[in-house]
Amino acid sequence: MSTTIRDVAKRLKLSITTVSRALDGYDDVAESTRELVISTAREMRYVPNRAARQLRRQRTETIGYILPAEGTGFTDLFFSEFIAGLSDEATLGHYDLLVAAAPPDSKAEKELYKRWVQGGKVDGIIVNRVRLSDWRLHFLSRQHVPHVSLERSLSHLDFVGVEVDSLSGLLELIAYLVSQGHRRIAYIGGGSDLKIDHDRFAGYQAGLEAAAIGSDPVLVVRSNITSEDGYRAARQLLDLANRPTAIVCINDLTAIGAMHAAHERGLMIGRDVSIAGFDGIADAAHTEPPLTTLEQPVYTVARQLAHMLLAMIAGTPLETKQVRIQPKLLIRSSTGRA
Amino acid sequence: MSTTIRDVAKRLKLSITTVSRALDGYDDVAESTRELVISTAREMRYVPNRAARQLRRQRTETIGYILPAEGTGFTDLFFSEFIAGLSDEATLGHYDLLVAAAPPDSKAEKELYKRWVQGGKVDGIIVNRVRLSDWRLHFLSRQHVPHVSLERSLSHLDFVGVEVDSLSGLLELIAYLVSQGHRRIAYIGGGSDLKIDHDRFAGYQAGLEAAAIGSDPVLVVRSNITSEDGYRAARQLLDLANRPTAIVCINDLTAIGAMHAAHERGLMIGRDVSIAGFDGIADAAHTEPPLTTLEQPVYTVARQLAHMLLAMIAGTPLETKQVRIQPKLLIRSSTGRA
DNA sequence: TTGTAGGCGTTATCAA
DNA sequence: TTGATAACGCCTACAA
Repeated sequence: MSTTIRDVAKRLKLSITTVSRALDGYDDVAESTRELVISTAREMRYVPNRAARQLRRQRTETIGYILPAEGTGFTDLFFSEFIAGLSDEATLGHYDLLVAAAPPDSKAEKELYKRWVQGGKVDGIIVNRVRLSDWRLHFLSRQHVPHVSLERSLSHLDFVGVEVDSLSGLLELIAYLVSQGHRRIAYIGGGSDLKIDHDRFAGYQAGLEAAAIGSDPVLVVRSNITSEDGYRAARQLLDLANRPTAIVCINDLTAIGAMHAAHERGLMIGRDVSIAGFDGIADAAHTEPPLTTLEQPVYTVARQLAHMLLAMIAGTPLETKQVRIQPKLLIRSSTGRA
Repeated sequence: MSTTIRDVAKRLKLSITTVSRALDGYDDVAESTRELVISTAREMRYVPNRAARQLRRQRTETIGYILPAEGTGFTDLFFSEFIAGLSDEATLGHYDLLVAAAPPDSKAEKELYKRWVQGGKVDGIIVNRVRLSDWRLHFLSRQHVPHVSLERSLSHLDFVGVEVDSLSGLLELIAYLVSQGHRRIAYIGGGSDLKIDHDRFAGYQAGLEAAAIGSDPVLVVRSNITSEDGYRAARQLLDLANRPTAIVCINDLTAIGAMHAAHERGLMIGRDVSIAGFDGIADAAHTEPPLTTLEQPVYTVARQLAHMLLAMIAGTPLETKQVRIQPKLLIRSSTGRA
């Protein structure tokens, strides 16, 4: 092992108490000894042992995040941005971030939550891809584990976190498409138990309704949230006898797949068919043509979430428990007149 | 806190010793007591406290990975897949994965390594985006911290990990482009201190040499490894009086940006200009046109790395310390005849 | 202003 | 086969 507080104390002929308090910035330590302690500690490369400190303080200084992923082929710029944000904010607060991957609602997911929470491996947890009825949130509430979530579930009352207003975002997007003359607008979504699907689909429907367009179930396709699935769903839509003139996708990844399908059919995107996404990942600016999307500031949101979580853990009262963010409609050339 | 081993022992009127050993599967415990202990523990929802176990065992059951990223906009699909692989393998071995983000070669990066290693926060570390002369590897060696890396640095002798043969991959790619009649081939790279840049650039040069094509420094551009930078670099290349007919990019992300620049110039990719990437991320199959790339099995590599690391930590001798992987050339329509 | 001592929850040594 | 007991390294109430 490395140097312990004992080694430092011994070297200085001080008690470990004094060393500990000098380092932790208590004010009942003589300025001269403090300086001596600090410089010696640095010189000896002393770093407190985390396990010991955790055991004593009953705090882990670690927060956890579980990626909703299964095996290979799972990639989304959203998540790497999200993790970067969480981790940066955690580091700022001298916290660490524990990450794992588990398929949504799987046994593995349950096991992880149990291990982390009951084993005291984390002080708090960040949840995203919330489901309409989400046992994770109830579990965390019941166990009194601090947690924040991106999106709220319907049944979860004491929600703390960030909510992106998908509904009004989609409302705006649909209104824009309608203004461009579109009447046959399709929707490619994810599992209908997902909160984001629920909200975005509701926005889609509300948008159609506002424009007095009847909804056609044939134009709604649901699958997993990957570019591969977007590709397949779009093929299906574009093969319809009466095919849509616009396709709205649950996120950018799906939209990228959908664009591929349109290209394959020889359609000119933005003229023959309009396609839009959601997220505003970096790639979306560089697709051909650049993708119209509803941008949400993923990195900032992640930092905000981590910040709120750390405050909860520290017991600091939060200014705002529920932050609401409006996605920003970025109109690029993947959408145009019908 | 949750139930402790004490609670279980008290309930059963056994000593904590017996409970501990029954649960850990020692064979000097009566079969009947073991069963009793296990069932009671489960019933009481007992999960061992990690901090205590760590302190006693001097092992954290945690491995660490630090993302080479700075703030927003610096992420890559590569990473989410990589993290998923690491985490899956870790979970399999009852390990957890600690993740942080830090700009390469920054003070923050050093701080993190120090905290994790000296504070005993992790048992081992996975390193990627290796630099030619990489203090991280030396630091870890010197501190006797088990570690594996994707790519090896030039100066690091006791390398354990996975190496993707970028050089021969690029050699193959260039040969293919040459066979298509290309003579003016450009290279968009990353920082020249990066091992992957070093290897891929060497492969690029060797490829040119093999075809007896003189290298033109104007055709080599280096920047950060993002789609935004790829976009900018490609603009610069395409504005040359004597512009390249093919552009080889250090990775897919960069290539996606480069394609955007080509589209913007009204060039038909695959005919007017050929573009190729490296990585084989999911999106690359769905670009317009689909991207020719050198595919490496990121998820599998990540699992392999984690597996090797866990073996090192456990002290199990490794069958192979250095795995070499050939990237696979996927020829798609973003490249064609000159 | 500094030091003594007890305990956080486990595991491991040794004795019964 | 089981049980006392001593660490692991740190923090902190209390005493000096």
